[in-house]
Amino acid sequence: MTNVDIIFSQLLNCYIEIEYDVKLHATRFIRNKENLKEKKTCDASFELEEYFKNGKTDFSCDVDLTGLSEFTRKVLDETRKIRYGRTITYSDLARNIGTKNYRAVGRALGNNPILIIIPCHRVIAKNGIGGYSGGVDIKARLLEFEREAPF
DNA sequence: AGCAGGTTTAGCG
DNA sequence: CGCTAAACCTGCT
Repeated sequence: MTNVDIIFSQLLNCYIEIEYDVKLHATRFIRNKENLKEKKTCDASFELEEYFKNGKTDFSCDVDLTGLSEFTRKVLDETRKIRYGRTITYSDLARNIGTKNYRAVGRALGNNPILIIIPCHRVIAKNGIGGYSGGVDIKARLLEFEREAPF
């Protein structure tokens, strides 16, 4: 059975929905919705809250990546290693996992079901910010937050 | 098979 | 500089 938590992020001014059972399945942004009821039961919810509140740098929750291709999992794995406040380009990430294919990397990241916890917002283009499945404005916010947060 | 993608780089004005 | 165009490889029809 799968459960759904909901937390509110002041920074992003939107709710975040967290889907999980024993492992974490997905996180989604919910924009333009007022007055949702927050519900925090799983670790990921508390960790996310800590992230927004105190700049928590790493997440311990177990993520479920079944259903994704091996290549995609490799990309997401590598993405998880990017430390708080750091960024890397699509092509560098590609090189780290032993391929030249930066476009495929972008494609794989677009498939990331678990935003923020798998920090695909830290992967940027060489000349510019690149894209983000949750919306580039959110990506920009997150990057700025990690760069300037006074923790 | 074909096509588009969260890119990149070179080449030209 | 800014724009266009071709190339890289993966995953969805």
